[in-house]
Amino acid sequence: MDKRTQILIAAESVLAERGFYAFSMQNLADTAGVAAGTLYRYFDSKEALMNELQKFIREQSANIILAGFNECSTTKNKYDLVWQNIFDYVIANPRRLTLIEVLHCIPNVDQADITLFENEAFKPLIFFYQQGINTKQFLNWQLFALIAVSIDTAISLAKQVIRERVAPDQKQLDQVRDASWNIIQNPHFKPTGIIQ
Amino acid sequence: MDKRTQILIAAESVLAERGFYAFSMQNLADTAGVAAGTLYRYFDSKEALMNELQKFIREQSANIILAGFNECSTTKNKYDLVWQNIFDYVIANPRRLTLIEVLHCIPNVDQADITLFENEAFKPLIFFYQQGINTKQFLNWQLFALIAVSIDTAISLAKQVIRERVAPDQKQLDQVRDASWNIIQNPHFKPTGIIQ
DNA sequence: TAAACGATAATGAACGTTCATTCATTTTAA
DNA sequence: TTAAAATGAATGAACGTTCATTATCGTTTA
Repeated sequence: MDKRTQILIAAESVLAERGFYAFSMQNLADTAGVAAGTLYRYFDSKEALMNELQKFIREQSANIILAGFNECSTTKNKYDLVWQNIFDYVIANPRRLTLIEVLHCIPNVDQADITLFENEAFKPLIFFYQQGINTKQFLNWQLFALIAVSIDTAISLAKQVIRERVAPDQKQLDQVRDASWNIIQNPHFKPTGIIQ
Repeated sequence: MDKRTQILIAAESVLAERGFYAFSMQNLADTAGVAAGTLYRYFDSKEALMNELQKFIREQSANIILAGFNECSTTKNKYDLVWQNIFDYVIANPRRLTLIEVLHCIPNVDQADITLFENEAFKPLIFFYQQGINTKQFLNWQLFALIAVSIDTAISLAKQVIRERVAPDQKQLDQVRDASWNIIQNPHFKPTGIIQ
């Protein structure tokens, strides 16, 4: 593994273990197994490092969440896969969501740049929703409004699980997932006969 | 206003304006209009201050979100009010949600204690959901699973708005809200005739 | 083949700054 | 007059960053 990646991984682990206040470049260097000065060969500053970390995490997240997406045959299969991927991912990486949010709120970071980056990473999912709208299978809402009430429920539910306020079994998970699927369906949709 | 509250309000404003890394006790003291030493009359340490800030914000949030709740006559009215309150609140305080998440992730904080505190603050809302379950008006799901797919959509949507990925008008807002309401309704529910 | 070389990578002590916290002193208010 | 509240300079620790030095390694030279 190249050293840059090694440092980024260490950075996330330090943030997860010690929090945002206790994070220091010296600590990061120790954890990454490099000298403090070495950090500055790969990153201009602490702030720059945080920005790079943000992109790194977002890209990795997108890859994990969309894993297997193109292999799914039907629209519903795709949805089920992504919903479950997101749920599993948030559960498996409980701190990551917060980390993303925090990194997203650091001053002097070009938010638009990050959003652009994220839209690129999640392109297949956005295309999926756009197609659902175009074919009138989904409600004729703005795309991210659809997302907010459907796939985002995987995040909301996972968060509640992490806080130990709910402990759903797989059957309950399927129920929530299907309910979130149904909510965005256009009631007047007539399938064309082609596999949806 | 008592000095303690004055300091907490200043603390949030410093966090919002300068971010988590630039936050310092000296800066807080200046913003609050007190001397640095005064902070330590009201809070044991920086960490303790952050914990208190967390509780302060959560309590205030609950009050705002539940404002007018008891004055609503029907179940749907209550839901609409809270959904809109949450949406408006997130839009009006875009940093606050992140702040809550970050404060929630500071090490050495008793998470269970915070959750307990929050459950107390949001008691009326939790009671509202529990009653919906008991009367079979809502689906027979675990309470926080219901929350994740219904009222949490107000948060999800507001977040998308903040990121400028969607710009809903009131009509669209109503649609989303009603969809999130419908999703948790028990299809076999028979109203008793009493006002719901 | 081995030695010499240059370029790139890595080091960690040192620097100036800023941090959270303390406490002797002063101000406030009853 | 007195106790409580507030002050802000002082403190030592920790911070991000720098840079002279050292190590590494592929290429060239003898």
